[in-house]
Amino acid sequence: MGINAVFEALSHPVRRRILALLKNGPLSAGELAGHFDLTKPTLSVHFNKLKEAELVAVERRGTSLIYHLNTSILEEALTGLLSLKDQEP
Amino acid sequence: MGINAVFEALSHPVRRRILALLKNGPLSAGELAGHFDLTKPTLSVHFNKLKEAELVAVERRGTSLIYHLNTSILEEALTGLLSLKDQEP
DNA sequence: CTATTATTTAGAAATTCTTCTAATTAGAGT
DNA sequence: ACTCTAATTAGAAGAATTTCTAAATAATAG
Repeated sequence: MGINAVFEALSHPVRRRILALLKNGPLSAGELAGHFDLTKPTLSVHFNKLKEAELVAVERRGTSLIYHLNTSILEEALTGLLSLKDQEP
Repeated sequence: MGINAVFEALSHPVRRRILALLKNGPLSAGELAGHFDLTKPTLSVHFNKLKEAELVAVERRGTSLIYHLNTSILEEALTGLLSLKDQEP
């Protein structure tokens, strides 16, 4: 958990693209999968890493699972990056 | 190369710590290695990933190799992260 | 309760990552 | 040229990642 999981989750282009898609609003697992040339199980693994990092949250609606972006954790990553650049001890 | 290598490089805690150490000024490979419980060859591999991502630059001084932080690439990563959060297409 | 739809979990193969020890390269000084 | 110091490259072992197919779970509809 923690900032480690966040940066690890951000390290894969597919996962960054998932976050970019969710930026415009929540999407179901199937809708997200439709944007990639990968199988649903593969996407499911990526969803799990984003969930572990708490970069996304899930909500069930009927038979669908809806993924939401968690912007507060993204901001944590931003803060972490800024701290590598700024003049703070 | 590119943003992909940058996020991949940022995904390991040792490499983020190296960047944090370089934030306060350039350091030699040996000085950097002194901050970790890892062998010098292991650190050398981490240096290489940071170099591939262009997050650091190297300069030789005598027998030492001096590593510098490249803040402009860090800013590229920041921009990339911001784009996942902001309302830009 | 069975069938359907949406998605996940399980298991396996290929690849990449992290780390080590041993050997090599590069520069400086004697 | 030889030696010392600084750091890297090479090779290998173990762990983790990415991806797939096949099977399982969960909720809804008839």
